Amino acid sequence: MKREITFPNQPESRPRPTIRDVAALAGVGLATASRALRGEPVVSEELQARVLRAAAQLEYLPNLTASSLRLKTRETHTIGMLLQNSANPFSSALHRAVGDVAHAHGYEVLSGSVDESADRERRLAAKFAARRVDGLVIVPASHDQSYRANELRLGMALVFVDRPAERIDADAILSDNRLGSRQAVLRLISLGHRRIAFMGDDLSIWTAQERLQGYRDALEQAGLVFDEALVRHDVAQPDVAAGVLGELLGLADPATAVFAAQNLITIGVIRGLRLASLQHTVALIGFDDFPLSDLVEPAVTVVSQNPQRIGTLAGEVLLQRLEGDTSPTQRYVVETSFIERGSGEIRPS
Amino acid sequence: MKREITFPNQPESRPRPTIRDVAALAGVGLATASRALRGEPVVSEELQARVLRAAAQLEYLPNLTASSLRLKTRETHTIGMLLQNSANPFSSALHRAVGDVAHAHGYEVLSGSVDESADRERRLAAKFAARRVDGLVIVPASHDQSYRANELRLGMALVFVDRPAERIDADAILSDNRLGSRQAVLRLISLGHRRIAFMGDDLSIWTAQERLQGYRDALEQAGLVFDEALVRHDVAQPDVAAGVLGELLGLADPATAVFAAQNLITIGVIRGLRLASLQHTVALIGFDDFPLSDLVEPAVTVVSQNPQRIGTLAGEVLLQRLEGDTSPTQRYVVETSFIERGSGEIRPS
DNA sequence: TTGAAAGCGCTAACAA
DNA sequence: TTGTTAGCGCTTTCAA
Repeated sequence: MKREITFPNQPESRPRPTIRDVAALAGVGLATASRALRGEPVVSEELQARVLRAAAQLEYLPNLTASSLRLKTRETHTIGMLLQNSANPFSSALHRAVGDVAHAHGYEVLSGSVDESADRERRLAAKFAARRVDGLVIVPASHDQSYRANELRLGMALVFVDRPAERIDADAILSDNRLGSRQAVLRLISLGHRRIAFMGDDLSIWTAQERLQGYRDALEQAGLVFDEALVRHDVAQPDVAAGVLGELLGLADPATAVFAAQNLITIGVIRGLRLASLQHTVALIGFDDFPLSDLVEPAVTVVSQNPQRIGTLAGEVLLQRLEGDTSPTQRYVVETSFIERGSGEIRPS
Repeated sequence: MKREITFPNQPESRPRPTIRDVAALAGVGLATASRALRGEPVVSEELQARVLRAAAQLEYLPNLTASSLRLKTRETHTIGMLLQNSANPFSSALHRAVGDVAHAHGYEVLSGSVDESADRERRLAAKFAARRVDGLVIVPASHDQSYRANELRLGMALVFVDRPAERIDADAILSDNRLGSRQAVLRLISLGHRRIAFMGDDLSIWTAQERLQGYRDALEQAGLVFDEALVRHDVAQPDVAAGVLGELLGLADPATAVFAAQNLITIGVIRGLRLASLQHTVALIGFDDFPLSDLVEPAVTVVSQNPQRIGTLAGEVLLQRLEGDTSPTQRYVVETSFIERGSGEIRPS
């Protein structure tokens, strides 16, 4: 490996050049330098050139914190993003998409993980507000965001993602959890399944409720009875899912199919079915796709969400609000798609 | 769904309360309010209480951009993070780990994706510098970071991750790419393989070079000749990998094992082997683990990196620098681990 | 221990 | 078109 070290690491004490230094070197007034640097059309070509040359020579970098402080609108061109867990693929796709939209509009994005804790959510939102972010994209963990009402009233735009705002009026971008789930369960029913297990996330999470509702919708539509014994919540820990699966398959009248209402649960179920060598016997449909779902045996049938689309939409809606759109808030619903790969097409034995 | 809308979306024109308002309401001077809010020990208990009460009553939120502007050190308590692609699991694990360390120390993190473009890297770095981030964690795409020498000299701390700094002196946190690769290939050799293909990323990427070097080390150590025909670069597009795999298996003296030097390549190879029904015939070891690698058939043997550890270390090193550590820069090497799952233990037929 | 005043780097109002 | 001046919200002298 090359080892040519060209620049020393020692911090130099020379202060950064300011716009005053640029103005002085260019031999113009402070305001002219500012206008020239921002490309305001009023300033003459000659002075503009002189200012830019001086700035380049000094390696001048404008101080955006100072600028935003003085700006009429006081905007920072920064947005905040509150994620549940930035290491999870759904979140990171969201983050990437929002970031791309933001950068394209000259905004930067601060982000943090909240891990389903309403308390961390509130604290992080306050920190972002203290940094005067112009807007917030938030996957809410709490069930009452009215604590943020004050920030909202004071001009911080809010867009909710994946889960709706509660007790506050704001835009939201959501998947069609209920419809996607209903369709998946109807598919299982059409194959002859009558004992379909539902394994879901903690019911305090809005999407978990919606997906359960979709499951119930399907049963009702097909005239099947809802059996509590087939329904289990809060099994998103991979090891928990496998254990619970065992119980569901061990019932007197056991499940012949499983609807796993979250991707970590789906993965837990796959592991459990493998262990029992039942992966070709028990049908499985998962909500939310995941990488390599097509490479396991059998490949996994899923209701696929579109985090990329959701994130892009969230970014666009937020930026429209920041650019002054004051139309009534809206709820955008992004369709899911049903991807048949094999595990969901197994008939009851 | 509940629809109780409690707070209107209309932005209110009332300006945010400032520290002056707090001081006035508490009946103290501006400086006293500032000291009280920051918990400086000099201020009397009574005044402190009065100030805090006033702040609470006004729902006062300090303006951190204004504060950092005036601060002696001018620090923003913000760090920037330059990732290649924040939607990739390695990057997002890194991001999460750095974020956790930063938050624990009262810092926020700005981040952006650079997609292996040196130009985007330079532009984003400049934007972060303009926001006066205190430090930067960077997965470099470029091969010359001396353009940032000026920022560095002016006090912005830099920590490189996954790939070393070039033409500039800075801390770096790296995986032991070379050793991990050597061990993997030696393992294949020990099973009797003599024709081992190397499929790697673009050679302009430092890690790709290192992993190739590890492959060569292993051959040399075992006294095998290096055959150019078995080595292919820049196959990180999933569909490309499958095609290239076909060529390698179609040689007059074909490969009996594949070392896939990046996780997207590994996945492409798995797809290709599947298609040709050779997944139980041709051995495969991948560099970098990925979710569900244990659930495909056969389960995939990998050299596993530790992005969580790397990210945590990067955050800690950066924060130490920010807290004044001026010791010589260092290169930290994080061990890889070898995880045997089946695909790498196939003997040549 | 407190407060008045200066000033961080910038943009906006005002004057020339 | 340009320059001078005020002041964004805060922290830090400096003097009381």
